[in-house]
Amino acid sequence: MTKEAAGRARPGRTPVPAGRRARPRQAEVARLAGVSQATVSLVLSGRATATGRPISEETRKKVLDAAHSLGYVPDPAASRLAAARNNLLGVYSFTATFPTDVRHSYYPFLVGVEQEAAAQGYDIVLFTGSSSGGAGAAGAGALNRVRLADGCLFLGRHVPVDELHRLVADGFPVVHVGRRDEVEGLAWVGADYVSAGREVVTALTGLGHRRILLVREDDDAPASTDRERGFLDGLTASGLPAGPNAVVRCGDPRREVTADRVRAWFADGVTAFVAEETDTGAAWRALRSAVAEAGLSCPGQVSLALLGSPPPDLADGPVPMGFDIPRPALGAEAVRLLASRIGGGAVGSTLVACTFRPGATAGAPATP
Amino acid sequence: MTKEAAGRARPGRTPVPAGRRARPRQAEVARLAGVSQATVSLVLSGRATATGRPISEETRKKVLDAAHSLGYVPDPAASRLAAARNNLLGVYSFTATFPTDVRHSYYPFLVGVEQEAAAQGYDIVLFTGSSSGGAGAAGAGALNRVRLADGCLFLGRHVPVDELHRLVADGFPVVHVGRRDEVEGLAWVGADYVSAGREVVTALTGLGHRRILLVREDDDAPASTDRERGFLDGLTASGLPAGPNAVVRCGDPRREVTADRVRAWFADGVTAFVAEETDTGAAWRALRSAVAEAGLSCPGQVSLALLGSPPPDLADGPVPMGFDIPRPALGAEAVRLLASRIGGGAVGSTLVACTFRPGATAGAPATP
DNA sequence: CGCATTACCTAATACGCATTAACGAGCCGG
DNA sequence: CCGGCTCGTTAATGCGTATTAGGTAATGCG
Repeated sequence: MTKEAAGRARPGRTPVPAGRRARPRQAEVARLAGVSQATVSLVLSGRATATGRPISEETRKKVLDAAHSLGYVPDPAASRLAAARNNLLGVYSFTATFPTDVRHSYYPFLVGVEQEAAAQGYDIVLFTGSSSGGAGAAGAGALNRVRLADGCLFLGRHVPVDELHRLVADGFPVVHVGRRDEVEGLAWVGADYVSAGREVVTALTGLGHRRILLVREDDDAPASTDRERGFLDGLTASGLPAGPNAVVRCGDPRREVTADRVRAWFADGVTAFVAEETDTGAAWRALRSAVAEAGLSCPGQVSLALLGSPPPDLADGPVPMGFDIPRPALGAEAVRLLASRIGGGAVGSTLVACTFRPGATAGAPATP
Repeated sequence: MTKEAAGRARPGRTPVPAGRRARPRQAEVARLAGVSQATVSLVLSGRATATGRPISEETRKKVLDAAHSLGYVPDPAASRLAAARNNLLGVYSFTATFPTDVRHSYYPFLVGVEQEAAAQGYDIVLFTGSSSGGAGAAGAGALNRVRLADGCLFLGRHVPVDELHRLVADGFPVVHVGRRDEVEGLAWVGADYVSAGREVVTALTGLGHRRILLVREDDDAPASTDRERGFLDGLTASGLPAGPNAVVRCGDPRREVTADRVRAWFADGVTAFVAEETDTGAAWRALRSAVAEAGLSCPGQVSLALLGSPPPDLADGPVPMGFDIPRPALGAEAVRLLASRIGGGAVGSTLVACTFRPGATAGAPATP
């Protein structure tokens, strides 16, 4: 089964494109230096000494001189092929990574991702759910495209679980940004919404509030569930009832959280409202404008808090009490975890703490 | 000299890393489909029919099914090494692509780049200039990593000209976003500041202004030079003198454009001021506050215009007359040009038109 | 002086994909 | 019924670099 037939056929492409080669290869450096290609590789990669394979100073110098005089630059394709590693780290988001409309993109995560990836020696490949690029087709196997990278980060609230599971099951290194437990074996880094939510509620009860309402959207993403969980924990911890009527869940906050309803809640004794942060910020927007429209002053009559950060277009308003999600840190942590997985590390998931933000929308409740 | 020694030594790395491979190869697809690796390549690359080497419909289907069920994706490094495309499009920026300081971000360009790249079937690889990792080390060979992709876009004011030139000279497809003439053979896409500047001036003279002053910074970037050129063209086209005293060039606008000077210019008959846009927006800031401080109303007494877009932190002020740089369009155009170069197209550079913005800072001059 | 070390290098792979010469199988025409 | 087709597929390369088993002097040791 060995190459006894060698020398018979000579396929492949033309050996040399007529004129002088554009780029020198290690083989040419080797010829000029009077050594073998392997030696050139050893010298240039610096691996020689590292692996206990000594190279004489004289040879090293000859090789370096030759390489320099020929202007040798390594071909990254060949390096990566030989090393069986592309040093490519995928980032998959289910919407365009750079959206035109919603400024609320994944940008803050990417700040951390880019930085940490660079630090770890990876370049980033951007995959978006919308794009049909690459060799893979769209639709069913859309996620498969990411396999060209050494590993991949996933961003987004709504993920095709089956496909993701398939990747994980195949042993492809994957890390999800955001908690996600329903996919078995999936590593993730998430923000600790439970603790952060609890802290916000505790701050409000500390101010004296006894009736607090959470306005959330009708979405079962873990991020929403955790926030509610933290909210309820906070109530319980403060000795308040954490019943279902402490939470308003609405499909369309704009329509369901009206000035009238806010007025009614206020009349009923509610002195503080808490909204969850989502992609669109719908809950917070609705709450904010309903309170204003109802003619209630904040924080004079009612206190408001936001479980997250306000959407950028509302940045000029008063800073809401709430917490900040350390998105760049999350992104960086995700990269670290992914790099570890690529290197064969275990599947540890991580929770990152959020930082409490006192803000200017909460005060002691009015005492009529 | 043939391989008669084969079978003796068996170096290379371990054939299979214990468990099942994460990434399927063509060979595995072939095994599953019951054909040879070559057939898989022929089918998947679509080159079969093109090269007059027909594949039966049955075989094609078997192969596609197998590839799909394995989640096969071609290895970009291997494709590239084998002198083929990998549908990766590099984006290299000389600073972080996602800076914490949003002001200098390339975000608006990337919106267009991402969209057009997706439309053309490319995935995007982000090569971060600051990265010291990857195959290439920092400094000398930093740009070399981009050779893994089919072509690369470059963004940034400060470019290592030598390295870039090397890429261009080697025939690697490169497009620079922003005009850049000092690198020979480099293709670029830029904004047409000359026409846009002329249009702004024409709008002002159309309103009746006869004495217009350009405030620019002391910087010889093409973007600045072109704006001045357009400004002067506009004056000439309106039959006004385009002498050097129509332009104020200052190293530190904050200090050189004062309320006193503005008052003096106004007394001298200047009814309209034009500032250039730069990274910092220094000229515009200085002009804006000097006019306000001088107690001159705008657009009542003096008209203002900005050759570009206002810095984000001034976004809430009145919209200045001027023009908008179509950054997403520029990004998209750059991708189109790059795709064409990858396909063997010529090195055409392109100017993209800016859109005039009437704004609210310009009106007819007062007639005392 | 003979054998074990050491110090340096080279030969011979493999990496995954694209390409092409060659081969086997049907199909005609003579 | 056989040479010459066409059609479909495979075997055997090459791309440029990394890796590792071996080989060969030079040196050490008893």
